[in-house]
Amino acid sequence: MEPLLQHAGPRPALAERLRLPGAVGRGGGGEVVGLQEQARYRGLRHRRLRAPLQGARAALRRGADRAVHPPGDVDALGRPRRPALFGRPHRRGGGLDGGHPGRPGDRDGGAAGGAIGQVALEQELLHLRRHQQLPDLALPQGMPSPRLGLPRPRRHALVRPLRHRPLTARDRHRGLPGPDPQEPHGALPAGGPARRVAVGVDHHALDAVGQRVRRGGAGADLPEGAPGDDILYLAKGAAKAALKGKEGQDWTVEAELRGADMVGWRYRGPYDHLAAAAPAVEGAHTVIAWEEVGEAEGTGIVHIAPGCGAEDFGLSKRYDLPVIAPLDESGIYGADFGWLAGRLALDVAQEVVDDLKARELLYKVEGYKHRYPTCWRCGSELVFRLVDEWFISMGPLYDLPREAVTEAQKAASLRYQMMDVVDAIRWIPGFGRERELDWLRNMHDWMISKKRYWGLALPIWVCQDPECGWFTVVGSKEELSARSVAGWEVFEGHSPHRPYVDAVEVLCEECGGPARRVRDVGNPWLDAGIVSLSTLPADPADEEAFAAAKARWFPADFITESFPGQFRNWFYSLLAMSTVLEGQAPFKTVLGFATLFAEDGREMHKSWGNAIEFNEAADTMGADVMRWMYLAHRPEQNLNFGYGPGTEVRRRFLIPLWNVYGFFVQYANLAEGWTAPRAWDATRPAGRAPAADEAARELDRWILARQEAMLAELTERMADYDGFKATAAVEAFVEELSNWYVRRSRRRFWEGEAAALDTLYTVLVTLSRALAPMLPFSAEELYQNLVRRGDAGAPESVHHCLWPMVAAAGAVGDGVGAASGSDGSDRSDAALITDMNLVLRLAALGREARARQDLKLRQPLARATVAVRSVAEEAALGRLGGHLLEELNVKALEVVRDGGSLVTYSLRPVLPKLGPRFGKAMGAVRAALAAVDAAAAAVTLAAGEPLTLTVDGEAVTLQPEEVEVMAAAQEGRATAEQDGYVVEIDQQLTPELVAEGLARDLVRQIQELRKQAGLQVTDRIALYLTGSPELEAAARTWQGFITGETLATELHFGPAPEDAQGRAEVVIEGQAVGVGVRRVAATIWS
RNA sequence: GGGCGAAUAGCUCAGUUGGUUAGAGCACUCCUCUGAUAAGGGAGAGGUCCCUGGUUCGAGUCCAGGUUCGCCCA
Repeated sequence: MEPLLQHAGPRPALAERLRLPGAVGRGGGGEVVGLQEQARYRGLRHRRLRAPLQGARAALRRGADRAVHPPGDVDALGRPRRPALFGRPHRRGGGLDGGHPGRPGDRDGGAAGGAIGQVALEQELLHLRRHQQLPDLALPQGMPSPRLGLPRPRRHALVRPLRHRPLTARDRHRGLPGPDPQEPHGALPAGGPARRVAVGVDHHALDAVGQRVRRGGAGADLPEGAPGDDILYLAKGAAKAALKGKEGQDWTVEAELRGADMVGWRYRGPYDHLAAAAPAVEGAHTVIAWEEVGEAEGTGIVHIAPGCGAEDFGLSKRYDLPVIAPLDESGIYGADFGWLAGRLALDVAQEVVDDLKARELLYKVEGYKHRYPTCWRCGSELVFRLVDEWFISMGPLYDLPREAVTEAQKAASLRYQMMDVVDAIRWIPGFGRERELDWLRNMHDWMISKKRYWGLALPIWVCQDPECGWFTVVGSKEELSARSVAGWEVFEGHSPHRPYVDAVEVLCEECGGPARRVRDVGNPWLDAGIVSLSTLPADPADEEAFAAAKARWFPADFITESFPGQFRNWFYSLLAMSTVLEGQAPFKTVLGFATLFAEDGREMHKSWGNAIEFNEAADTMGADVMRWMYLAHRPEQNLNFGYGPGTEVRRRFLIPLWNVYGFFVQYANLAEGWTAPRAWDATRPAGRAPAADEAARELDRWILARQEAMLAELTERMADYDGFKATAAVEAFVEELSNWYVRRSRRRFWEGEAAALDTLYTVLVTLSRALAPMLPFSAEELYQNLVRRGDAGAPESVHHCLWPMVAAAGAVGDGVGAASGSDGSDRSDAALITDMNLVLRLAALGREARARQDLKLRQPLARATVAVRSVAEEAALGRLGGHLLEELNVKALEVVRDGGSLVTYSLRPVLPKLGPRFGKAMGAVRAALAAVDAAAAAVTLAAGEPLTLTVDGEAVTLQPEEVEVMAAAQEGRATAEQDGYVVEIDQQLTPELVAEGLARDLVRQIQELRKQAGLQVTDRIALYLTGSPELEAAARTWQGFITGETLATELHFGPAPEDAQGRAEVVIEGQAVGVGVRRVAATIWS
């Protein structure tokens, strides 16, 4: 075993014993010493995919629908498709939680974009060239497109209102009116022509009336087909707003017809001549009814473009409409779009308008304000585009309360299985559970594919014959090897990523043709979601070892992540994977935070100037400060992060802690002969010296007991993942350590008392062990200096030490043995804490009492009278009253049980009791109660007897529990009262007390001067005083006290000499005093 | 458009089954303590409890309607 004390040999020079800690919070930088390395400290997060979704294979499906434009390696113009950059999850973000695959608001994962079946409409990031100032869209092969290869956006799209350019156009009537074909006229959707395959009619018009309007006015006699001879169809309610001119003058209503009558009409489209329009021309230009169309704006008749919008696409499913997808991934029109081919969609709006105008198909153009997604980064508009994606089916949502869902239904629906898993998890804060359940109710199928180049290669192989459509999911490299029919040699030796894995072909089991891997990579949340299994320390192929690892490490006890966004991202993917693969929760507890905002309470945005990058924050405020700020925060509330709150944390907690530490080091280095007890090992008692007097012994015992109580609370709160209460417990303890233990013990440290040094040393070392998980760098700094510097046998780091368990209480607490005068049991510790709390409380009251009458604390007074509430408290003051005496600077303490003579009483009705009893008479009762003699009533009620009042001429009896007796400090007396405790300070001054007060004022001024003069704490001085005869007399009377306190070896009444280090004119009690100090010796320690 | 939540001091937030004079921390002013302390202690100033109406002896709290903001979904 290690020797108990390491410092048995000759002592090193004082200055080498302990390194003085750097000051905290001084100067502009305000850095916490030793914390600069923290920026590089990051939590590790493993999100490797090791088990590729074998169990989920059954759930993976491919829609029956054909992709209109299956993504290939060549785009619509025959150009090679460009791989996108930065698909990897770990490269994204920045910001405060660095290394983090998702950002708040990230709309990745889940069923983004209103996915339906295999074909989905996804908002692609198509930036307008005019916003990007790019010379040309065509880029060399293999280069990432700057527009599509952006790092993943923090927000996929910000939806905000945009003033949209000409969007509403109407076709001029072409052809003769009649049942078939017909040409209704309506709004042309944004984004360009040749996509419209059907026309939706205002649903309300089915029951109301549509109109057939002839332009040209009443009696206009225009030849058919001539400009102006238009027949327009539009909803009745939309006519006035949509039509130009006045009714009867510029247009007339020729007929009204029900919308239902129009359903089924056929019409011709304005771009039917384009090759791409062929599927629509062949019978699809049909009028359908749709609930979503209203007559509040536009014409009440709209074109449907299933290839260009989620809702339109939904209609195409309902009515079996062909889907025309005009744009490639760069937003460029395809080759079969005539003059539009090769053009960027958002560049052509005006030209389309011009084209329609030139062909006399346009009736009117109007501005149209609507909400439209825009790029999160540059603000440019996004367009919708049809893409091919892969989904995992999440199962049906039943129109039933959850508890009514049957087992069979549950077995058929992954979402309900996941809900059960959610219930098995502890969510902190609790609203997380509701959010996740809400998401599970609302989610669509999980879109797992991603149009990127780098990333997890989806292990899906598809038959190359589009008519066949067979596909398979490969479960492992071994399986792929066994099934490959070509390309294995290209892949062999590489990780399963593009491009090598794409070379491998497998055999289609339907038609015998080749099947190739889909070009898509996996959604990054696939990687993130498998973490609970992929990090198990075993190879999944070794079933036995894997099962053993799983039994031990799965599910995880705890995960933590900022809440926003994660319900549909990380939490969701973890839950989905674990539910499918294991049928249980992947973690037992999840702790999240509401939302992280900037200090000003707004979202962090670089462009707003209120964003703080993680490394910058860690460098500037220190990672320990950041940790404490997060820990001390209530997770259900938004956290406003910034340097202001960081400074507050530092001032509130870290600076006082560091100052206690610095105080200890300073006096430990001055204390010749003192050796540190072994305090890091709670299993072995620290051999601490007992204090000489009882008050000091009690104080030492108290702070150790107080720390044990704190540790018990802290341990409990940490186990409960409650950082808010855990940090509160520590903060309260450090405050009492600093403002009571150290404050009350200053003189003992000054005198180098071993008991005090032992005690504070033990407290600090124990504290560093307790703080290690929360303030890893500060705790280590304390530990290295306090422990490792002198004890090579101690663990190398505080992070190797055991948690200071409460079980060690006896070992730490009984160090003073019999000297404590107690049996050291928990009960007496608890009693001591209670007693000291009383002293703390009375000290606060006493200070308040002095302040009430402007009695400076430095002025000694004869007596304090203290009223307490019990015999036990009276006894406690018998033991601990000395602290109160010194703290309140009084000569004597008088303890009484009844504070009645010290206060003024008043009576308050207990309304919750009297209110129901008297009802409307309550007002009169209150008035009557206010009129009675409160002091007399207090005596009556204190005796347990009822009080009788006269209310409106009638006698009313109030029971003691119906009236509350209030006590307040009396005017003109130095009294303070709280909860029945009273402290009164005797204001009587005597010449002796005044002289002593002057002496203390002098000491204070001299000490201040010593500091200002830059003298060392231990420097001895010659003291020079000038002042009134009264002051000189006081100084003579208290000469020993003054010189002792200020380390003066000489006291001269006269002006200070020229070589004095410090000279000052000060005012003490209205009298001018000259003070001078001159150093005469560098140390008093010999 | 639908759902959920919030609105109280300059800021961040408490406020119990309805109860008297609505609190805390920070910031601000003054005072005080201190050879550890940018800490501590005391006092002060600061309020249309979002608005309107209702229930009640009594509403920050309960009810109805509205306003604004946030989150989620569409």
